[in-house]
Amino acid sequence: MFFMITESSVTTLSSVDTAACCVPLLQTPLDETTATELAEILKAIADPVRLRLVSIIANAASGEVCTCDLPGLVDRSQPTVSHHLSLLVKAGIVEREQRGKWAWFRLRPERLAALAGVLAPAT
Amino acid sequence: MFFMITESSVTTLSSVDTAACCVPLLQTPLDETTATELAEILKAIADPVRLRLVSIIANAASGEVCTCDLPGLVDRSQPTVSHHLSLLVKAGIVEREQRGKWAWFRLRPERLAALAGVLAPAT
DNA sequence: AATTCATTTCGATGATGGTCGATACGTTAG
DNA sequence: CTAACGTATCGACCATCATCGAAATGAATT
Repeated sequence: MFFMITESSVTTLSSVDTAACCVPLLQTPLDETTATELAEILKAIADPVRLRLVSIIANAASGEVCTCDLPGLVDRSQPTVSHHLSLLVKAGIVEREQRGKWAWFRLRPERLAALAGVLAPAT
Repeated sequence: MFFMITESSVTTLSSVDTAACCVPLLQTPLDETTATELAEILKAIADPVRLRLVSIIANAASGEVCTCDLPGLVDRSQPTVSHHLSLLVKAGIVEREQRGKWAWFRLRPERLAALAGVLAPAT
């Protein structure tokens, strides 16, 4: 049940992975559908709460964070945090793992790197 | 009148420029205000129309594009395009230059690179 | 200065999104 | 099996946003 990948996340993934290697934003005018796909992923991190969640997960000493701690850390209700986390998972930015009673979240740095690659050619 | 920089763009700029060098997203847990500033800039490109506008401007042979051509290229009304362009300018992603009767837009690649640097350390 | 044309601003509308309380689901412990 | 607890879903509400037509602003030409 680990590393569960949903249908939607796969489709969104592809456009970014392609992007990562070819930097389409600066190389080719995007068509509407490609732009919509890319925008959807960008929207996933274009939110204060989700940015903080990502940064909290990224900075966790163990590399992963238990959901149970997050509502307190970002000062939002449990349903709200759950909602944001599911968006991040759907966008492929974080990974969810059910371990016993708790859910743990890990970052997918390669996905963030891919997104960065879309915005600017390798620095 | 070239390179006009508004108050808001300066404040938003600072957070990203700092970000570009220090990669705070992966180094420090973001506080709410920093996250909000960063999210605002990300939201500026997290839209299909604005992504296409950026990519069109980036791919212009001359490096700049006249507003007059854009409504047709992205299939939106002229006021809508104007709205999106002003958001991009406010976020510091593109630059506006009034030349005679027309307005011309140029990309600010260093700003996109800064954003990319926030998402992932130098690749 | 008056006209013309490009662009922004205004006002309105429909859609999307963040938020939370309540509830349902699923897993573990007893 | 059942109780207890962590997490996701549901329903609702309010805020934000994309969009466009209409009107206002601004620049250049005559």
